[in-house]
Amino acid sequence: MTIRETDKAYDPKGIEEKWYAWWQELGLFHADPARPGESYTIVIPPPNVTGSLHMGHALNVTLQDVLIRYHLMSGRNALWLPGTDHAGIATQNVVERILAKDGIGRQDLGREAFVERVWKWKEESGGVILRQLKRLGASCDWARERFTMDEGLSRAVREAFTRLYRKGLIYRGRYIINWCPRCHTALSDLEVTYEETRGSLYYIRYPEMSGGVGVVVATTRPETMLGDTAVAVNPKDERFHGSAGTTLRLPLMNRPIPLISDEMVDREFGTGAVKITPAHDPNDFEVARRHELPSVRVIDESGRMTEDAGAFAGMDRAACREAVVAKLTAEGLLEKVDPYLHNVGHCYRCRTVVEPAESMQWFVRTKPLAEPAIRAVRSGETRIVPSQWERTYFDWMENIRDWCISRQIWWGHRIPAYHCGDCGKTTVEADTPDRCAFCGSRSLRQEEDVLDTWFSSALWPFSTLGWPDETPELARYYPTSALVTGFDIIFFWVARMMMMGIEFTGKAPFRDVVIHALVRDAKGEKMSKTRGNVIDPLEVMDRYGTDAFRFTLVALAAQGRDIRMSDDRVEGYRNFMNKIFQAGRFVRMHVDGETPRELPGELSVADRWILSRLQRAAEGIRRGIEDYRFNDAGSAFYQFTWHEFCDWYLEMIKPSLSPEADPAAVRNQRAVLLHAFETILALGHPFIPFLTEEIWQSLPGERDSILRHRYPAADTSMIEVDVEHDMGRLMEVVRAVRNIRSELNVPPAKKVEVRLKGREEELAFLREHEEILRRLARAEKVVYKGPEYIPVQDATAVVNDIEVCLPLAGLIDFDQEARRLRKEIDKAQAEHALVTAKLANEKFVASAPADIVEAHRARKDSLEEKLSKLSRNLELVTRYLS
RNA sequence: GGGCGAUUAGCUCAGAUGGUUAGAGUACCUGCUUGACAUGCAGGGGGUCACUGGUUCAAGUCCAGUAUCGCCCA
Repeated sequence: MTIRETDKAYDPKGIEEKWYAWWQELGLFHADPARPGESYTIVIPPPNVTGSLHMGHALNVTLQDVLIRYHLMSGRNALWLPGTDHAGIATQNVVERILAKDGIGRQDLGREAFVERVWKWKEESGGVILRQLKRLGASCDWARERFTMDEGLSRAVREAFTRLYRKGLIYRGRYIINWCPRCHTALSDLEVTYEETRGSLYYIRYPEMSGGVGVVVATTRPETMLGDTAVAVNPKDERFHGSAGTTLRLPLMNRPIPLISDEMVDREFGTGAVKITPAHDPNDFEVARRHELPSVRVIDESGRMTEDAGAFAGMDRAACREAVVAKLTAEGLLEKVDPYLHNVGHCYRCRTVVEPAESMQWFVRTKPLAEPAIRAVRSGETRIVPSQWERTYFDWMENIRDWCISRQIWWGHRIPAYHCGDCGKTTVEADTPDRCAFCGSRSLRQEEDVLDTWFSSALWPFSTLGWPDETPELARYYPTSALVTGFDIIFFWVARMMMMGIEFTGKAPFRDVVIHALVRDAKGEKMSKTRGNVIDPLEVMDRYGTDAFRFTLVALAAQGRDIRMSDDRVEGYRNFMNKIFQAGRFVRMHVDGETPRELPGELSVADRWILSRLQRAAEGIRRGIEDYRFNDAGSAFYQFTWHEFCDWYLEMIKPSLSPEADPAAVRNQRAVLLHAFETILALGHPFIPFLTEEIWQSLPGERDSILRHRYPAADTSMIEVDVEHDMGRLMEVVRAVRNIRSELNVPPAKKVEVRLKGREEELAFLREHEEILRRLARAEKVVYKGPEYIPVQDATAVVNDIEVCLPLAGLIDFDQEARRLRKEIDKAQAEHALVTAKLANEKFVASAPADIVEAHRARKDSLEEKLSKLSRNLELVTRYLS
């Protein structure tokens, strides 16, 4: 037996590792394409190899694990493919920082040695997060773990690159890209985050070469003026009518530049005249192309001023800004400086201000790839859940811009392009060519740049399954069933996988894309290291157990809403774990190896009731999971397990489990108890795998892992509406008695007599199951009274057509009872007024569906009945008022 | 500037396709060592569903607008 019977409360310590190891030993997570069953596939969003588990991963992984375990138990051939992403810039940064501690720069090592050093780091310290995923219980097929830089995936990258290049979907050229002067690389548009920054708008006068006053331009970046090659105004701007063509003198550099006119200029901005710096601004770059202006690069790759910056050469760009402003002021050319709030792009990896710069880069031509990706979602081949995200997807896809995929770093997939030393042409080959495809020369030099990490991630759903080879895995598990991810990488990742998946396999990579929310702190703020409000999932698991933590995430994972994580919530669900554990102890006390695990032929009314409710719970949970409404599934499980099974059912059946009960009945009762509880455990397994396995294994009988147990499907033939209705009424009567007892301060231990007044046919069910009622209401005896009974000196309540009377002569406080009855009457009257008003409305009666109208009528009748009984009883009580 | 989302009990949130009395959890109040469980049991109080107008027999739910907050894109 695995559970120490002396434990009072559930303590998850120790048991989680044990079961995880066992599951792996049994190979439960290993997917075999040869095995039968409809396939169900999820590829994990590969975390950065440098990463460690945060709340976002925890939520993401928990939801996927729920899906995988549910589908495994449902008989599917389920594969959850794990792995990590080489995170080019981030990983390179990590290793560079380590080297820097010893005063070593990567240039000192050279490319080859540096890359070797990164691999070494990866082997030693990378993938911490994968161990943490195991801690969470992730049922990944670890035998299939992949890494975006491993041999197979690297081959896929080269193959994909080559195919795209040959189709003309990859090209190389000089364009303005975002450059991070700290990471020393180009970035894609997505890798730049804009932050609102307080800056200044500088108004600088550019005099005419001929000595005229010239024009004043406004700029937020005065240092770039050193690279200006024109000033532009809008042709429709009357203020500058006829001035185009004038030659201006670029201050500080004193070189002549033309005043040109171009539609692009925003007349509202600044003075209406803008400086044109083709090498450092994307718009200016376009203008320069149209007007055939030269381009002067004044800021270098490290953010320092180049030789072309004249007197400012060698200065840092920030220092240069100050120097330029000072010099302009001295020359009297700085007209004014206004405070200005604007968005400044920062590198998403290191937060350095990015520098738009013209350079030679590789790009993916995205438009042709985006079109089929849009169609796949429009046609429903891929569904985005919740569907509101479709719009975000479409907006981005429809306005997509070419994707800069080259990076000037060392850690990554080196671009499979080879430049010829003789003819200068570029050969692109997946397998290293030994001669130039154009001139046959052997003088080939491989491209220095590596690819954007997201390029390899974009291939993840099929490269991990063996593409470009036609493997059994690819045939069996692709396209995948669901992709579960956060909205923050819809563009970075989801959109690109859609494009590449369709391009290379002809099929969209996912049936469903499930977008979940962000995990925030208790105050609703985004967790961040700088804010210092990060809650460490590992610490939460240490304190409350993994299951409690997982269940919290599931319970809070409502579609389209962020999750606020707090200890209070986890504690609440920790208590729920303990509740299940205690129920397990109870079950274990009453069942043994002899207890049949099948349902007996004869069922008590309590059994029929709980089994009926159980089918509904199972259906609710199934629907919740299938519709990705995880919180609905979680609360259906919680509600049923705690409030129906534990609170009512277990209390109802205690007598029929006692040694005094008939042995045959006890045997039957045990069987139903065991069956129902096993079903609960199986239903809960996808959410709380450790606890359910722990209890499962502690129950009598030979047991395989609960994960191999069939997921319970609702058996609608066991749903009995009549039994639910009758039991519902019995429970109402119990509540009524408890309410009276509590409100009138009858000591809980005090046994009372309960009188039930009503017509015989209404009382029959209660009479038949009086034992349940007596026990739950703590009644000494139950007496049945006909409609003629007058409850003098009784406390009373009305349940449908039955009056519940507690003869409390000598005990009863009549003032209190009168107050209690008045409260009931007020409530009933308020509702009666509403219902009556509705029924009085002819249009309602005429146009509402018949069943609705009928329900209102019935409600009105029963309220009137209730009111008359309550009023009469109030009258009776009033006689005794002091 | 464009778009998306949110606003429901003290707090955190559920409330497909409009339809009887708007639900949980938590917190709060009262009573209880009930032989599974005080990480518990029983009972209770607490809501002008942000605001204004509209559609409808009927609106928390649909439409329009306003306010506040948050996010994305430019």
